[in-house]
Amino acid sequence: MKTAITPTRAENFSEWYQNLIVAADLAENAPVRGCMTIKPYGWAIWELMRDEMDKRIKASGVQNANFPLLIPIEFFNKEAEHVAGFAKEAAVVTHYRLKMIDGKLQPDPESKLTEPYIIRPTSETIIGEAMSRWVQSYRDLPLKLNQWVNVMRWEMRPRMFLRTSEFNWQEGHNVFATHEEANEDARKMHKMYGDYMRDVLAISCVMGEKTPEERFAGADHTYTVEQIMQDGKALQAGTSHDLGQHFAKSFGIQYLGTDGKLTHAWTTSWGTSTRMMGGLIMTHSDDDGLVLPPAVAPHQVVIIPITRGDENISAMNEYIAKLEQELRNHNIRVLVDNSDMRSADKMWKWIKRGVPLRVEVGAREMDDGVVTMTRRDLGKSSRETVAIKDFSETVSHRLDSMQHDMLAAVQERNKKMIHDVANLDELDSALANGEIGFFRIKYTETQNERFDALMEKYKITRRCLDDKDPTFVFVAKSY
RNA sequence: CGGGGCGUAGCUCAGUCUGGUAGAGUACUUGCUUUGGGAGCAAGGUGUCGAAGGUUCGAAUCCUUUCGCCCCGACCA
Repeated sequence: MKTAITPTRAENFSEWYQNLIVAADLAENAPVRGCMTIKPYGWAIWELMRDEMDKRIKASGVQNANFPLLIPIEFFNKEAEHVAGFAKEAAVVTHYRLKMIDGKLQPDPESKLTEPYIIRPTSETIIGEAMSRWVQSYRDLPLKLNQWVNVMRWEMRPRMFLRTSEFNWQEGHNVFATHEEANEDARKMHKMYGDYMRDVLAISCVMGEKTPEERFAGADHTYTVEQIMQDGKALQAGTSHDLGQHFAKSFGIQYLGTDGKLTHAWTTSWGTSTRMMGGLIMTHSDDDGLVLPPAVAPHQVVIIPITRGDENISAMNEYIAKLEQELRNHNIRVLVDNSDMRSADKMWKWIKRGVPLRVEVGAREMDDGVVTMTRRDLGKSSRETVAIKDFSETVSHRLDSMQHDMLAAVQERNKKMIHDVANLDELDSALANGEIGFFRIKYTETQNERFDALMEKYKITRRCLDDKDPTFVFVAKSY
């Protein structure tokens, strides 16, 4: 059978992924190294993801703000571990003016900045500086801020959505009076991310704390949401950090307590990015293209008129317009594809773009007062005839079921992707046999040189400790 | 930054070894016939051959320099 995307997942997973992004019209490589242009359809998905996340962030008492893109180099220098973590991938702004020299436009040597700026790879430092002024009294705490911005990390090996030099994200930064509150907050946002992935993206994740080896630069504790892709590799989709007093001390974030003493505060930071879209794609899609959970589908329903040129077009338009309006009235995102294309081409177009429900309306349907409807996740076998009197109700049901079934399918697959191993012998032989997925093993089993050798040999890493029993660690290959 | 590869039509690439003045497929436009899971025929437009310099009567092709990109590592949301 012919598939819309070649190669298939089985043939070459990463090439399938790249080609799907192009076929679904989500994004393309930009003429800037390591950067991508997110196209309107891809951005529409991101906006839905973002809006839902933003709602949840605000519901947890966080306010949005916006800090500068450029960070003075000395800010960066204040937190030693942080510098070590990001110095290797910083884009630096050194001049403020261009000049035509020898017929070529280039930075004017005269305009060299005495203090260069770094394009933010993350904003702990510049937000820390502001917090040091905004936090004076225990009454100013907790202070909870978030921003939706783009950041830049000069990545060595970019891949669309998964790792681009510039990416869009939200970064939350909270300050508390006590360590207990800060740690609780980091865990709370961690849980919020897990709930979001499950309820909105229909992805169940492996949740847990990063081991010290994998922790964020400058954090005491890092909590991560790890997704399992169809090829068994891990994707870190959201992290939440308990930063202890590292940044509070580096930036002088102090408050005067009820006891009259000046005390350093405790901070957290937490983020999710457009990488989630990569996870969404690699989790749900198939060899015919994208499959979107209804919650983040720009068009939940596409209505395709089937015309042969001999039917009454205006009657059909009227028939379809009613259906369209009915769905709109029920807040269902619907698109009528009246474009001048052959109907078979339209169908493939929307299959590739992952529209949850395709509705076909032709002369046959009009005569019978019905529509033909097909679910994207189940394909042709789910094709059904729906009477128009039950239309919006059936559509709502199918969308709900699809959202639910997609999650169930991922949960089912994840079960098969997570393997318990008792020791390094078992881990070694499982990997040698080409088993893919996550391996759950006692953390103490990994504290030795033999495990280091296995990491090297199979390109695996510790993903996180198991939230349900932190003496166990999940090990996997990752993106 | 190490190891490999590639820059030629919107896209994918052939042509380079052996120098002779630009090709294919696809996409696009138009027309006719088609149309319920990717249609067929016909006609049509498309290039500073990555850039600069050199050799030559003549360079996509040979030489030198340079820029950029992709893949595999090290790094990461």
